[in-house]
Parts: sequence; C-alpha cells; structure tokens
Amino acid sequence: MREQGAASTAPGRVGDVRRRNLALVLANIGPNTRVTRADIAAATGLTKASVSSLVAELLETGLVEELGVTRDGERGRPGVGLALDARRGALGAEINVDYLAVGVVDLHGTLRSHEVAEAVNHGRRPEDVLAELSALAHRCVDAATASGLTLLGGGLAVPGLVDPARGIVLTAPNLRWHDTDVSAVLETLAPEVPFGVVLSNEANSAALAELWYGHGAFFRNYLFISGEVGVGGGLVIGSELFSGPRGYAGEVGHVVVEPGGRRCSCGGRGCLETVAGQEAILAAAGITDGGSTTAARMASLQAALEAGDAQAVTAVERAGHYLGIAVVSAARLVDLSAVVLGGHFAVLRQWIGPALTSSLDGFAPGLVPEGGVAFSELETTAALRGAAGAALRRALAAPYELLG
Amino acid sequence: MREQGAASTAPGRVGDVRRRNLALVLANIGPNTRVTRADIAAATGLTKASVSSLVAELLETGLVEELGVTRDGERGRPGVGLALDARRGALGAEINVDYLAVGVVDLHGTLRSHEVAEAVNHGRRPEDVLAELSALAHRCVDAATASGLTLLGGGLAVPGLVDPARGIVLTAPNLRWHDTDVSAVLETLAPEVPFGVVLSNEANSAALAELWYGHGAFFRNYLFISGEVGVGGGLVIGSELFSGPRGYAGEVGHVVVEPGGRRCSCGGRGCLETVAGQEAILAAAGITDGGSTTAARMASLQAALEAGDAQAVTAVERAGHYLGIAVVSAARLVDLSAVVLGGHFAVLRQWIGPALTSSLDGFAPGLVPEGGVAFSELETTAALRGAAGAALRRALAAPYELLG
DNA sequence: ACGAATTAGTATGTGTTCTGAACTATATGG
DNA sequence: CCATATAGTTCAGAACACATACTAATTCGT
Repeated sequence: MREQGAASTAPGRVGDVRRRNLALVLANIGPNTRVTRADIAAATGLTKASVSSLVAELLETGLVEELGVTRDGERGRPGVGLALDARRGALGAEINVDYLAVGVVDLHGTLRSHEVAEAVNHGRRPEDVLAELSALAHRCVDAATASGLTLLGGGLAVPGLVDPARGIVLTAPNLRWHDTDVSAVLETLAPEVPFGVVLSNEANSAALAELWYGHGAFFRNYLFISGEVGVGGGLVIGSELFSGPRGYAGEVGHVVVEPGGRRCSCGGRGCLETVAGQEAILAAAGITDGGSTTAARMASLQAALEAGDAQAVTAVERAGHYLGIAVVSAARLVDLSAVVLGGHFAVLRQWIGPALTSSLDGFAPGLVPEGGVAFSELETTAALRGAAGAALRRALAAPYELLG
Repeated sequence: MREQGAASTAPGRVGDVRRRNLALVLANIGPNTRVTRADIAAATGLTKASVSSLVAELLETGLVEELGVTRDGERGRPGVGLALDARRGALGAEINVDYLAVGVVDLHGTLRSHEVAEAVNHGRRPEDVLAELSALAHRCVDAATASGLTLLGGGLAVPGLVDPARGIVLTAPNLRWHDTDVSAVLETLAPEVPFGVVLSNEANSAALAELWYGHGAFFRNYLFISGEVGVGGGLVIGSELFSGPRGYAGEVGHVVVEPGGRRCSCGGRGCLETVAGQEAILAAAGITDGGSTTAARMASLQAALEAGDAQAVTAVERAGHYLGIAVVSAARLVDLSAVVLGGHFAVLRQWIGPALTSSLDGFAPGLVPEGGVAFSELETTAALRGAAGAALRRALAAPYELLG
C-alpha cells in the first residue's frame, strides 16, 4: 500500500530558488498574452534583473519565444512580447471500451493532429489493442512533427486503476485487464521525450482536460464524473487534480447511492455504477439487444429519448436522481460546489440535467448553486487532451529539466 | 465564496531556503528523541556545517533545548542531544453543546493543565458562554505559566462552520449561533502570543488531535467522525488536515446515507446526522425523556445498552450501519482506508463497532481492511488538544517568526 | 596506558542566486 | 530636440548551502 504525502525530507538548496522562480516566471507567460519582462517583474515581485536572467534561460529551453517589440501606443520604450512556443507539444492517447483515441496538443492548447478509431476492446488481447494504438499514435506524431512540432512528453489514459510509477494497469474491469504491464508501449508511443509518457486513469485525465481546455476557466474546484461503460470520476481542487494518498481518489462510481440496491461488480452494493453506468441505464430503458455493442445500444437509447419513449426517459432521469446523491456526498466531504459531467452524461444532458438539478435540490438545497452543474464539450478528446496536458504541465512545472 | 488554492505568486528568495531548512531541521527534533546535529545531517541530507548553523538559530527561538552529551556507548565523540523544549506550549479551548473545555499542551504533547465544565450551551447567550470560557482559560494559563511555561499560541474549537481569518462563527446550529464574532475573545484568551489564537471547527480539531496525540502514529490517512449532538468530521490526508477550497471539507454528517429518509435540519434529506446524531439514536432507542439534557439521556442510553435493552441495541446498530455507508462513500471519493470514531461513537464502541464493520463488509468488501476502524480515546480533550496542537504546529512550521 | 580509529561539531573559502542601484535603450509629447 | 517615461542590462553586495579541512571527545586494541 504505497502512500504519498511523507514529510519532505529534501533539504532546500540555493539552486531551488532558481528552479522555483523559473517555473513562476513561466506560469506568467501564456499562449498568446504577449507579456513583457517588465509585466512579469510587476506580477511576481521579482526584480527586472532577475526576470531578465530567468527569461533568458526559459528561451533556451524552447518553451518560450520572443514575439518582437510590442507597440501599445504608450510612452516609454516598448517591451518585447513573450509567449509559450506553439512548436512544443505532447502526445495524448486513450484506450476505452468502445474506441481508441490519439492526439497531439501544443503549448497553445491547440489539437494539432487527432485520430479516433472505433473498436471493441472488451476482452480483446492487450497486445492487439496496444499494437493498434501504436499505429494510430505514430500517424499522429508524424503529422505533428512534419508541421514543425517537437514532443515534450505524453500520456496514456485507460478506464481503470493504474500504477503510474511502474506503468501497470492494475485493473480495468470493463476491458478485462488485470496487472497488465504497458510500460514498454509507453516508451514506444513517443520515444525519448524529455518528460516521458505517463499512464493515467481516464476519468482523472478527462477531469484535467476540463480544467485546462474546458470549464476550468470558470471552475477551480469541482467533481468531474465520466460516464462510460463504467462511471469514473476526478476531483479537481484548487485547479489541481486531487488523487488521494494512493492515487485512487475520485472513484465516484462506487459511492453508495442506493443502500438497498443491487450488487456491484466491485463486490459492494448500491454503487452509483449499478444505477448510472451505461449497462444499467440501458437495462432500465429496456434496450436489451444482446447482439449489438454497448455503444450501438447507447445510440438506440438516444433515438428512443428523442422519440419521447417514456421508459427511456424514466431510466435516464433515475440515473440523474442517483447522480445527485453522489454529488451531494462528494460536495459535503470535499467542500465542492460544482460538477462537470462527461461521457454519456454529457450526451444525455438535456434529459439528465433537470433530474440531477432536482435531485440536488431535494438532498441538499443550496449546496450546488445555479450554474454549478456543467457538461463537458470535449467528447472523445477529453481524456487524450488531459493526458497530453498533464505532460505539458510537467514541462511547465520543471523547465530546468530542459537545460544543461 | 472565498476559495483557497490560488497559484503562489510569491517569488522564491535566497532567504526562503533558510526558512525551509529551519523548519526541516526542527521537524527532525522530537520531544524526547535526543537527536544530535550529526543525526539530523544524516536524516536531512544537509551538511553538518549547515545543521550546526541552523540548530544555533533554533536554540535562540527557545523551541529547542540542548540536553547535554549523549552517552550511547559507541565509538567516537558523543553528540549533544537536542529536544523540543517542554517549557513552550499552547492553549486549547472548546465550546461544545454540553460542556466547555480548556487546556494547555506543551511541545512534548503533555497536557499541563486542564479544566472541563459541564454547561448547557444550546441557545445560551454567546457573551455568557465566552465569559465563562475566559475564566476557565485564565485559570489554566495561570497554572501553566506558574510552572514555567511560555505560551506560543492557542486555538478555540466550536461545533460549527467558522471563518478563521475573521474570527467569526458562521453557523453553529446546535448552539444556535449565527455570524457570531468571537475575534475579541480570541485575543483575550492568550494575549500577545506570537502565533495568535485561531478559531476552528470542533471535528477538524479532534481529527488533528487524533493525528498528533492519538492514532496518528498508525494512520496517516483517515476520516475522523465526531459524534456529538451533531455529526462532524475531519479528513486527514498525508498527515495533514484536508479542509477543502473554502474550509468546509469533512462534513460527513450531511452525506446522504438514506435516500428515502427524513428531512434534516440542513434542509436536505437522508443525511447521516438524521440517523446517527445523538437525538436520532435516542429517539430510535425510545429514550425520549424531554425534560433532561441530551447528555443525561445519552447516559441513560448507555445504561440501557449495558442492561441489554434490545431497542437500544438495535438503535445503535442502525447508526453503525449508516456510518458504514458514509465511510464507504468517503473512502471511495478520497481514497482512504481507515476511520477513527470519536465522541459518542467512541463511547458506544462495543455496540457500534461490529455493526459498522459488517456494514463496511456489505457495501465495499476489502475497502477498509482489518484494523482500519479505530476509536478515539481522547474523550473531551480531543478538540482542545487539536486546537492547541495546531498552534504548536504553526510555531514548528515557522520558527523564524521567533527570531529578530 | 597510550595511540589509532571513529564520530561530533566548527571554521573557512567557493559558487549560486537574488537584490538594488546605476546605466543603456527606445519610445511619446510638447 | 529635449524632457519624460518605460524596458531591459550590468555589476557590486549579501545570504546561504556546500566542500574541505580542521578541532574535540570518545572507544578499542594492544
């Protein structure tokens, strides 16, 4: 039971100050903001001299570029604009039950290349899945590098519990993977990138994508709930992913919402997943065509909802009701006041939204204010963007790693 | 809606290194450990020269004292033992519904003086409560200073939501306090102490007391549940209190555990407090003597339990069952594997323990392992110790504040 | 009993990095 | 064209950890 959070025993050295200030200055340089050295000095409290020296080093890393003299029409010598260099990016990849997705995101947040392939990965041999993923990734990376992009790192998101340090998928029930070592593939996806390729949980990555490329502009603290075949989640607190002592935090799919309810695949009872997972909703809606894939049946569900099918509507509203219970519990425990719904919950937003809102009102009036419920618009790129974004953040947090 | 967690915009300065290392060295000095400078150098990675210089400054602060030459029988020059100086301490105080408690805790963790006064504070005028508390506190502080102790700071814990920055009790339903300004009293409790007197939530403080003076030696990550008239909670993650973006985290009393259940005073429905709070348990046990206080009726409950009264036993077991649901949800969301129960839950441990364990087994087998359920032994000193301990930790984390 | 070995702690010079003040560079406005 | 304002650089000085060399105090072996 590896647990993080030990007292930092690392001594502070004089050089740490520079590392911290490099990251601090970099955090003040945005994609298109054209900030000047003087702006940064004013914003950070560092002297102009220090900022100049720090910026010089950041330019060396390639993460930052000078945009030439700004002409803002004011008096005095104009400054030189600085911005993150869009020629640096990271690879993001996702293995999910229904599809594979790969993309390259640059430091401006632009998705530079992107591929999604439908697939039926439930029970498929990991090596076959990983081989297909590799092929997709190489096409994406080649397209991006051809346009002048250099990769800094990457990330792979999977729908399950992972050990990022060892590159192992501990368990992904909906893929039927257990203790699957993917560390070799991680290296081949983006070879020899300075910040490596890191394994992550799909819902956690999607939560981060929402932070950086979605509703994060408005929400700095929220619970992200990812509706896929299973129900995953990610907690964002203070604009950072809260992953818990062992990295398993946010598992909202197995919060108890119906104490008298059904057994769950996790061995427990009354879990959210047993009433709001795709299979549960489909069963309640009476869409039980065993022959077709879950994805195809979800399409049937949507058709039924649009046709006004009462059983389908009730099934989805029931899911919304139970989502509300889980959200209330999470909000109480972790002090949150916003939720972002992704995956099939985002697809079903017009039916599930009102049910969720009324559930929240019933179980904890005022806890989640007006506007505190949002739906993701990132669709199948969410996890991939989050995984790539995490790699970019690793670079932005430790630019000194790129210096001699 | 004040939220913490903004990007730290403070620049790193050369002096920060020293501040960090002072705290680091201090963190390696325990109450009775008799560590030497050489031990600290080995543990921290700092050089002996740096440790010597840092220790010299720590001695100046008065937080640390030299114990004279250690004689450990090994070869070589013996080192000089260092320990936290027990002549420094902090005041802790608690206002609860049934009682007032005050104490002084020194840097060795010893409760140097201590007073508990039964009181019926529900609906009592805040100024009367605070006046009685002040009198108790002055007696305690006088006793402690008479024995040569110097106060570094203090803390006051109340059963409700607080704004520590402004010294205001936002809402304490079981006291009937709302927006009560106690900042003036905070200053008079322990005047002119270097680290101030800070307001906190009772359950959060008790959770910290458990960490520092209770089960914290075994658990670094747990949910503390405080059973008082209401049900409060505190999350400890990585040996630190997790207080959430606005400071309201850990409110396990209002997690939804019985979706079809009763209305709660918070306006919601099915909250844990409606089935495991003292009034709820007493009602279910049929102990409804309206004339006597809650505390007196809790004593009757205990007598009934010891007599084997079936209704009483069932009532408590029912509370344990619902506690299990809340614990499972918390453990899933925040990735915890231990719980510590305090307040009336600790008093009722022999009846509530088995029910809780079996509830956990039913709703999430394996989530909370054998030994992951513990009961507090700090009784009415828990919150007071936590509040005092927090003040001591503030001093230990920022020893440079005591230097010129 | 006495020197060798071992460990604790101190003194001193060096390198890193921030700060502050002086300086250069480049614009606007009358 | 010069006063003024703002951007950015240069350089001396201070703080601090480090490496190395030193002194101090003890045990072990003979």
